Amino acid sequence: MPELPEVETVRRGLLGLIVGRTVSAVAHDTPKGFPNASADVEAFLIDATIVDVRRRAKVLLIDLATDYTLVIHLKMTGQLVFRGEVVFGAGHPNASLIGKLPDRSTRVTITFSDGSHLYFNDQRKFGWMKLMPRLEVPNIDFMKKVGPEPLEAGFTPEEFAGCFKRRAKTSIKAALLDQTVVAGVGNIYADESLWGAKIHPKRLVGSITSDEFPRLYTELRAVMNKAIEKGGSTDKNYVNAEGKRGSYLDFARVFRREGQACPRCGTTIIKFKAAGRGTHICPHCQTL
DNA sequence: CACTTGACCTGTCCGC
DNA sequence: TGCGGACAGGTCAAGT
Repeated sequence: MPELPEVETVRRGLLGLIVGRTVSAVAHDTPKGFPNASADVEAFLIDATIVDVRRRAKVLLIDLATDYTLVIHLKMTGQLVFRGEVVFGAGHPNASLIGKLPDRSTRVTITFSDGSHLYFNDQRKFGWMKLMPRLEVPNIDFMKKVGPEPLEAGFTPEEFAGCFKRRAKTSIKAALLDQTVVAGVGNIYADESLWGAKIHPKRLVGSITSDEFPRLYTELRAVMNKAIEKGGSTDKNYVNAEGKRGSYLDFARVFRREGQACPRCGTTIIKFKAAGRGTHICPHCQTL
């Protein structure tokens, strides 16, 4: 479930793996994986050299020297995996860790002039890839509406609290998941940060106190930074640009830990539905 | 406009 | 063992 830390991990990996490489071929399955697919996709990609890999919220932006940008959203099960010339065969010790590509979830294959590949895999086909002029990227509806980057250096607790003003009557969890409030928060880090700040996910935004917002700000940033440090969270599908899993869930306090003891007070963690999502809390630390 | 729900997909797991 | 149904969750469209 790529959220901000997972997408950032992929971005950092790709930066070192694909910048400077030149596209020599591109293959894609259906317009779903490549919504603006046409003859132009090949025409604009082939011979283009990759110059940068950026991220905004959960969206990856691969900049080409041609002033075009590949805009990619991994949604829930998307992967962007680079393969150099070395491919581990079935008998290799790393074969099970790294899996052979392409596989049946591969939707787009980009081949570089040196024979390496970038695979866009997506089991559930919710993700997408688009090619557009770089100058048009900020005009995408999502880009116009999306909230501030929570990990940006100049982002203050006061600004964080201000982001929620519009959403006084909804639950704090729904507001956290709303990309127009703050960018990049998904289900895992919403649950983890609310536990850290000792806030019940169903509390209404309007009831969150001026002491609680800074706590949530601090917890959210700490949780996301730790997740980036651990290479993200792998539940089932997520892998980084080298095809490797992230380990944050080994350090998660409540997410997917229902039935286990709260690491703070020992109370049994419970799971229920909030904001339409599976939600994990410590019923002692987080109350309504 | 604010807010909630359903749709988009497919693989996995659970109960019968 | 097979099979139906619930579930997983990011975002958008459609609904209240």
